[in-house]
Amino acid sequence: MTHEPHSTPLTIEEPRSERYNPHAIEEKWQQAWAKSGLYTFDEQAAGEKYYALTMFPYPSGNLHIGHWYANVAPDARARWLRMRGYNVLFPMAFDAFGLPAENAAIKHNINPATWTYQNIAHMIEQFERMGTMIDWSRQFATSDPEYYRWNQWFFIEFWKRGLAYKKDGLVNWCPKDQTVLANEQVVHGACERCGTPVERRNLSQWYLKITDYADELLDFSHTDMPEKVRLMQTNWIGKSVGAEVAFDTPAGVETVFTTRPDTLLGATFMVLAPEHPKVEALTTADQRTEVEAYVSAAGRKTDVERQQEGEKTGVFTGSYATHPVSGEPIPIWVADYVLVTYGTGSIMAVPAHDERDFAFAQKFGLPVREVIRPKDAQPMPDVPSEPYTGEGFIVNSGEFDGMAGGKASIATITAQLQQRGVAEAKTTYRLRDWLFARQRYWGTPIPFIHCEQCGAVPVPEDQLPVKLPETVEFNAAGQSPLKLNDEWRITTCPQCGGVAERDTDTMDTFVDSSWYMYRYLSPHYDKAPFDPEKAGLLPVDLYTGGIEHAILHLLYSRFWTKVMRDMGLTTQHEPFATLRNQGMVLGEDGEKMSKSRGNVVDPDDLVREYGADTVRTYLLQIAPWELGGPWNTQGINGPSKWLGRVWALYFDAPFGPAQQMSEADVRYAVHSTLQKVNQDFEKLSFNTIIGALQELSNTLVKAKRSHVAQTLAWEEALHIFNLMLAPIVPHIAEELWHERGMSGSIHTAPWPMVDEQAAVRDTVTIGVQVSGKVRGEVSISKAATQEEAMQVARANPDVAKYLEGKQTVKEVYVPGRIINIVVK
RNA sequence: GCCAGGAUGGCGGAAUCGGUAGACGCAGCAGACUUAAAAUCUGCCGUCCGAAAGGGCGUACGGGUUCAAGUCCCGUUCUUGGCACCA
Repeated sequence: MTHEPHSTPLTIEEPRSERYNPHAIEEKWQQAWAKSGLYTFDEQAAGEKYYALTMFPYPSGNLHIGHWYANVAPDARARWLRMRGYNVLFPMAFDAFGLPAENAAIKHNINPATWTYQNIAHMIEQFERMGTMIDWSRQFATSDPEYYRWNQWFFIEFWKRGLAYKKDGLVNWCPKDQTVLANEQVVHGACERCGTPVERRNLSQWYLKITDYADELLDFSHTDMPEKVRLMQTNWIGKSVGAEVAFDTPAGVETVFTTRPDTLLGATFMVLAPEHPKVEALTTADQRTEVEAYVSAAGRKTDVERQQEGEKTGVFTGSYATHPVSGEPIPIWVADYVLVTYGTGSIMAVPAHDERDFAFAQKFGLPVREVIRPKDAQPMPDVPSEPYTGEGFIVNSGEFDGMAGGKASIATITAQLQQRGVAEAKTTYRLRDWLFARQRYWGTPIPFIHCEQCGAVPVPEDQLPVKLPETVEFNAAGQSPLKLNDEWRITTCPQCGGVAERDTDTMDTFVDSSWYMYRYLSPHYDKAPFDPEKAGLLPVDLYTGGIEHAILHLLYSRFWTKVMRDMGLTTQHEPFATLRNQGMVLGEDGEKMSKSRGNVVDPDDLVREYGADTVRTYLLQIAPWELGGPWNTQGINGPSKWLGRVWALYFDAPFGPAQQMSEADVRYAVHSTLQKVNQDFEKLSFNTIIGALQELSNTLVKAKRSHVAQTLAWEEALHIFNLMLAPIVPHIAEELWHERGMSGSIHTAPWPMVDEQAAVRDTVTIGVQVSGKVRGEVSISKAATQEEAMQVARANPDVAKYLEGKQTVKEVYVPGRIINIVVK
């Protein structure tokens, strides 16, 4: 492909004398873009659709540097795609429900809605200063009644399908936030939001049946997610294949779950969780005082306290279970190392082959019975010093003796036990159902009405949304204002018309982010969550955000999409075709930015000082985007100075010593850079794009001082460089574009084509090694034969002196890469 | 403890398939311009020996494979993230 001369003048005829001043151009272009609707997405427009989405922010009131980091790179990439002819949807909204609004309401005596919508208005202004191509016409807040009415609609639909249910049970309770929490929101036994240790309470709560989808959520074949995220989700779901084994006890049959049915004969005692329902019935009169004391003490402890205890604790119930194979009696204990929430809440303890059971047996002097022995090993002593958890052969197990233990035999042994009716193959998950209700105000009201006659009755669809009351009062005890608001709470039953009560709980705010990517397709559609006619925009092609959402938000939204698919709302199996995570910008001290550490960098200040284009460039350059790294106050000088040099390249007279450069040199620099920039945008390798563009501008500064500056190659270079700047630094690129006499916006201009011929060089400089050490370099045609290459290499004086008097053992020639002459 | 990732100059980082390690940038040093400073421009900038030319060493550490290793293999140390009594 050859370079076509342009008809319009590409150089600036009357150079501007002033220096690069971002403040003189950025606001001007932002206003012009907004006014012309440059970034308004039109699904009718030409080009293949591309849906690029960045995780939407919570409207805290201030965009911090992390928001910039999360948005600038996807914005640059979306701009690049757009210039390449894609019809790119790049929207933004606000994840507006949540506790901070209530806390602000209590602290500053302001209505949560007022606080939220003020913050949103301010943050949109801040976003605009960033110079993004976000289509603000699609913006919404999840606290808009027209949004959350669909949360309510979904909830009722889920309920109709048996996926939403209310159940009594032990739940996580955060005493500070005064609400229950989902398992996913408890981190190391503490509230994910405020860090307060979580208490356990027995409450009746709404749940969503995410466990129905556990197996499907383990299947990532329809989505491209980073290995790390897949692993975290897989571990979270925690699938364990094993068996349930039935033991007779004085209180009836007790079934335990085990992943090691091959060690069944090694079970020397049974352990129940303190909350297990059979504990009371199994406790003998002798043991009652001790057991009751233990159980109530365990109940008072938080999970954190339980885990912090180094030593195992427990107490004997006084009862014995009958081993289903040996028929021997084994003692039944109660201990808090067994969790009531996992499996059946009881275990068969095999101390010989399990660390935890071993520790327990040792502390309480319980017998240890070896049933797995490594090949050619001596029998385990009666009082072993440690359990054996490795592979081996089954021993002391009657008919099973001699079989290989472990994974190999589990299926066989389970089948045999099943035949005898003592066991059953069983798969257990760590994943729990999603505890969905919250005892808070600023969220989606659960659309149910509780009637003494009819029970829980859904609010009829034509009465949705159930709106939050606008006037609210918060009391100091932190109780939900909905509970205290009789006017709102008391209503009539839709079924019998009698006096009834609204559900005063609101939904977990993770509901909002579970399906918002569908709402962007038709943000004001009022007949369904989204307009089915817009389904062609799905799925999200690239979703980006922080790794901190690897489990919570991503798992919930995957679940939601699968339910939507089963409801017939979408044909997608997954919400996101591709997911990528950016790293985090840290403070200069390498620590997470926080007000208390005093290491916060404020993007508004940076924009005031350097301009948005400089901040954008620096954030892209600072580190590989998926990694992130510490801020460096001096580092931002780099891009600031660079854009000054770019400006001078277009406007200033050449300065400095004259250079020898050919048109081919310049065209090679331009087209090979273009090629690299394309590849790196594809890979999301933004930092190397900046490097490549800076390298090119260095070359162009030199080219300007050579005769090339009078040629068409130079015109082309300035043109392509201008276009390549556009996705990264949209303001200065637009200014240069117009100064160069081009019409329209650069952001709708077509991305340049790579001239493949120009992007490669036939003559390259390659290193010459003698016995693996680089001794010189030669300039040689890529097409040179081995003989030609060797001849040139040997002729090089730096190389020749190492060859003198030596015998050549081997010659290696990799065209365009290396020559290696091995001598002895 | 288990699982996954990482370790390259003073600093952030670059290096398609194993093929001239340190691109690009920051900081630093020297010089030009300036009465001076800032800004800008030019040059130097891994380390050791050397006046230089040049050479030795060098990608956490110890081995190995290969004509050739930052890159592949084995082991070790440190480090980041996730999970953490999940039977």
